[in-house]
Amino acid sequence: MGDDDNSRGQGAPTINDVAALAGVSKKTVSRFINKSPLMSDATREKVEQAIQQLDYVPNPQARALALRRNFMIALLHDNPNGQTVLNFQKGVLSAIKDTELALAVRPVDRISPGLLADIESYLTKQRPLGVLILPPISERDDIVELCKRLDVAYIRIGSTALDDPANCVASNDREVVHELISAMLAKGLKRIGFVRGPEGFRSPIERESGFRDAFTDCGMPLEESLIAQGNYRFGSGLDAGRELLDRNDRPRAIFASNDEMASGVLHAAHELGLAVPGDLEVLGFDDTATASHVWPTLTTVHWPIEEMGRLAATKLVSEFLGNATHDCNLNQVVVPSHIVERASAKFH
Amino acid sequence: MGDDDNSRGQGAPTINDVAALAGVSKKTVSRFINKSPLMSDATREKVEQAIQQLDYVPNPQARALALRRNFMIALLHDNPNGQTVLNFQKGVLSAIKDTELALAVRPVDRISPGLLADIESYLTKQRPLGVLILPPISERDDIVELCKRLDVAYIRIGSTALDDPANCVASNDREVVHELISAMLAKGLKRIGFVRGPEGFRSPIERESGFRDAFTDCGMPLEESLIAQGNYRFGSGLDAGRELLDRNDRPRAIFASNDEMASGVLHAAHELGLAVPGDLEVLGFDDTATASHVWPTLTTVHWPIEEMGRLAATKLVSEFLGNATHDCNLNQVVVPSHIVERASAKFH
DNA sequence: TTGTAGGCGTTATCAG
DNA sequence: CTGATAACGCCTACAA
Repeated sequence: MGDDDNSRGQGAPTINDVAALAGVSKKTVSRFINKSPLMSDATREKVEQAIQQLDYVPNPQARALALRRNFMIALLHDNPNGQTVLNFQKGVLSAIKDTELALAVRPVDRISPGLLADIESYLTKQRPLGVLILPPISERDDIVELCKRLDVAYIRIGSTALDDPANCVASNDREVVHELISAMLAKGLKRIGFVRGPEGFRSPIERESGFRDAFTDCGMPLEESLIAQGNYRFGSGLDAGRELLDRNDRPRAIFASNDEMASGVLHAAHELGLAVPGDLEVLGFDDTATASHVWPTLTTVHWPIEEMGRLAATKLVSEFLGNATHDCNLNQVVVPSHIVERASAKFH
Repeated sequence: MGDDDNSRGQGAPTINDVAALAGVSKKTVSRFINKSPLMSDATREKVEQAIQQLDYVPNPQARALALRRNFMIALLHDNPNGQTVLNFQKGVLSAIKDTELALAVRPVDRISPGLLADIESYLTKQRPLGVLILPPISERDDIVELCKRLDVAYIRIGSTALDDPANCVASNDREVVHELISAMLAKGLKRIGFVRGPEGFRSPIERESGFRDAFTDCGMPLEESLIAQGNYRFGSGLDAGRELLDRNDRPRAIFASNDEMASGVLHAAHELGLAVPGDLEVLGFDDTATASHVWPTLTTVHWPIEEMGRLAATKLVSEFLGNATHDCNLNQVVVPSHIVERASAKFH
């Protein structure tokens, strides 16, 4: 009665139980678990049956000890934009769903002098299978060197390829901004304001380059006075918007290099009683939840951060994934962005 | 040359190295690690010195195997609102910062028939120290029963106390909504619209109760026709807003039971050319990032989800936290919300 | 108060 | 191809 366990009244079956039932040694079962090619089909069959019969699952803790590696992947980030992190997580989780893998989140402090020590401590203690590094810290070579030294696999995420194809995933910010601005230029708008992202990072540079290239390639002059500095936060977008709009020769369109700043620009427009898109068209970048919640809804670039998460995780732990891996090309680096036309700006 | 390691050229020092250096047995070192009281101060001292000298840190994987418990806490959720999850994570991480603990994220599918099996598989494989359960699945008793059966500690998060004080953290949605609506009523507004949350969950019920109680306690009649059904998503708020506002006797204020729906109501108002707060005042709940990005900025209730995360994590793993624990009362259950007055509605 | 022997469940070594 | 035997690093039981 109540003896619903197999063989022993104990907890889950171990490798020993499987070995006993299959009539082989532990090591042989271990070989099966680790997909060793050095096995006869006959024994492979026996072991497989025993495993199924016992409903055996290898104990991750024990494997972790023996392999000196935990069955988890860590997400390293220092990202002020929560939505981004969250969407990335979604992608990662969708990739490792149905596996024994766990996802751990590790925010770090980019400013702290103890950054490297903190990461080292985390990696040596948790010993993840690998780490996924989000921008902006994905740009730091010292962190990557640390991973190499500690023998922890890594994937760097960025707005441009930051490493060799096996170790990075990138979006094509520059190209898609080029496309976006070119469309506005083609429509006849000549004076387009721009709100820059923070200095010292890659994505703002890429997005700005796309902006500038569009003008160059269209043979249009670019007014430097229509470029305002921002820091990716709402407040900076608001300030930039006020600065660019509170003048007689205000631009007819403003591209902010992320949605949060674009929302700020929208606020500035509303304050000044400007109709969007009638008096002013506003463009953003990221396509976070905010983009479809603001008024008017934001025409923006969909930054495929979730897809990037999925690809990055797949690259990092492809050996743990089943056939799911075959759905995607492990050599792929760039996940293309695309433009989402909503109410705040039109291309026709 | 290059021999910058202590004692052995190997990797990190183990319990054996410490024991050897301190001149005691492994077990004695183990006792020190586990804060056993059965030690003389003299040996305690010796061991501590050896540990410091070697810069020894116990191997979490080995402990996990021996203790059958991983040094991580898992966040279980099925929450459509990303911001909430993210802010909760922040709180948890701030609590376990500077510890050896990791945070793992585990989204589940509330609808799936395999929900329980999925959670069971996750918990038995990962063996976290404990789980933090976010609403709405925190309301499910079967999940909690599962945790008990698997001997996994848990904390349930909710809009009201869902368990005994040691196992839950709650907000006071009902009270704060009561306060919010009472303030509007006191101001002279009599007809206030309401957008409900999805049926079958606790937080929508609490928020609706607060809404109704405010009318009752002020002796005001409540028009049922001013109550619209929503599902916590933007689109449902938009629909509800259109429904409530596209009539001659439209309400002068609308309270949506979360910010996302309130943004939808704002859109409906804009569509109809209504000035907010001139023609219509709008109130939300949550105080997510959206609330301060929409136009006009949303007067809302700050749902202290981050603080709840911090408290929940502290309760769950108080023994691993240093003096940080003393900063907060482990018996606390309710983390009070508070009203944030912004532009979309005024109380004066 | 401390130490010894054995176990946690898996993988690595190396001989057969 | 397969299997004893010894790690992996820590903890529990029991003995001293």
